[in-house]
Amino acid sequence: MSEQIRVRFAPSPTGPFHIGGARSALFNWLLAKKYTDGKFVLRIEDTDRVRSTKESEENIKAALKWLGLDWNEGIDVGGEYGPYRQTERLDIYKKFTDKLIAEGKAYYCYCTEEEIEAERQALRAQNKMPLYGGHCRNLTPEQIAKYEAEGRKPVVRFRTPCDHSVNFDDMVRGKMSFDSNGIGDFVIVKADGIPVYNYAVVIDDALMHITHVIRAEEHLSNTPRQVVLYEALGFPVPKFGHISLILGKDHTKMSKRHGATSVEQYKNLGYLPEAIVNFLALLGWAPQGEQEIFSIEELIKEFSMEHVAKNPAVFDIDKLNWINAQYMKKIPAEQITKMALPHLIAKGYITETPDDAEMKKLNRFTEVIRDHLSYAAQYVDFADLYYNDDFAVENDECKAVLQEETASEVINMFKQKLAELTDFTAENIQPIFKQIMKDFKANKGIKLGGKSVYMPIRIALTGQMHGPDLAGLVEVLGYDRAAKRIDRTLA
RNA sequence: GGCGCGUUGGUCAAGUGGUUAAGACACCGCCCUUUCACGGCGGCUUCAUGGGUUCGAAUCCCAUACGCGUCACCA
Repeated sequence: MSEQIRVRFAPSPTGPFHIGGARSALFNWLLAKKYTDGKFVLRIEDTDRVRSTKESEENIKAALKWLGLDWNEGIDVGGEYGPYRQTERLDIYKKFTDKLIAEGKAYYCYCTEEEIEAERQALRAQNKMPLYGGHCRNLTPEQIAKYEAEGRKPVVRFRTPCDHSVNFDDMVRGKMSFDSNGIGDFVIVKADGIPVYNYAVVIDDALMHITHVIRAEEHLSNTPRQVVLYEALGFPVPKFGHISLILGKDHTKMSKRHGATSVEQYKNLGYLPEAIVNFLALLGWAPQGEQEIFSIEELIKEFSMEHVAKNPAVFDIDKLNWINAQYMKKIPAEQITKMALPHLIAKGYITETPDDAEMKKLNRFTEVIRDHLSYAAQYVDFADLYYNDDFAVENDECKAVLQEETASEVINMFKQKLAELTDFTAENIQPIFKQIMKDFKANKGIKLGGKSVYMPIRIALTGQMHGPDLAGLVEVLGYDRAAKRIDRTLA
């Protein structure tokens, strides 16, 4: 028996790849990467034929790749335990089902869904657990023949052992113990011959030699069912680790109402994959020290299931934004511009095919505002600063600043000194502010504070009290546009 | 309703019988930059409740409350 760690991520391709799924994938991936011979397997659980789509599968794969979570085995890359798509493994499940039935560990059940539902309702009404009553547990050949003659299509149920304590040691939650009487004879193969999740997952994990199953907490209650199947099938039980759910701000499960929930959405908003990974890792796992920003290599080194939290975590977008901003500082302006481009186009700031000159100016503008951005889509909040010369000064505070005694004179001085500049760069523009202060002192004996200089000019140029570095902004605007803006405000 | 899991500040969280109960985000204030931001410094605010056990409990036990998961021919 080798010590090799084999983990897997096994999503259902039934929708956009959720951020919670990304965290499950990440934890598995990190565990595999910690060990030199660890393997991360990607399996697609598409037994729900109605909801599974090829688009979702592609979306999941693209998202995993974007996040940098590569897989050693699985769909597309193959491996010795394939196929890695459950609907392509039907014959495998069939073999085990036949075996279980032959051994009397499973049986055909001819009850209709209506009958089952009625039974459940009745049990629920008595405040009892809605388990299968076992009507078809011991059918005689005659009864079977009768049902077959009626054209009933049977499901296969697992004959769950009674009065059996199901135990397993959860990596996150510790020792778990369940009573098998609370499980009932559950369906393992549907009437159409497709196995249900709880069954297929056991066979696949066993056959693929998965050693550690890290998944979301919602599967914790399923685990006893799976453990009894492992036992019946004679497979070794892997180690389980049930990580808590990710909640929205209102402490309910993350959903559309909470904003972006899919990895793709975050990608499109201009978040960086490294930042998402960093953030997700910190959600439910705590490193030893006080470090917050981790490279992927550091994460691999530091990560440990022992420090995975039991309690659910609220998805804090502010923290994600902060982490993303940290990563944004390290990338070139061109990359930020590129990520912002689709948003600028969508808002009509630029055409679909900006020329080189425009891109160059835009990149310069990016350098001016980049410190204010947490993620690239926020770029549009600053785009007006650059593209909109016809802004209006609406804020009362701004108007008040412009009413100050020295305001218009300061602004005009600024414009004049700008005009005298031969080399229109931020470097040359910056000293002008001090010049103005000096001039005021010399000519009028008025000592101006920085605020009385910068604010009127800022408002004259942007209509706002807050914003990026003024000298840089003026540089990208160029003299003509800056002068035009000043004239408009003063008019 | 049964079963299961959880509960340290607004949020992420460290903590495993004796700590001034870390740190981060957010918020507020100050400093820096004579603007804005970045950055630096500081503040705010926490052991769900009630009982035990113990010299001593956020830490152990039991109840209660609240939240969540699950009880599918979904995964």
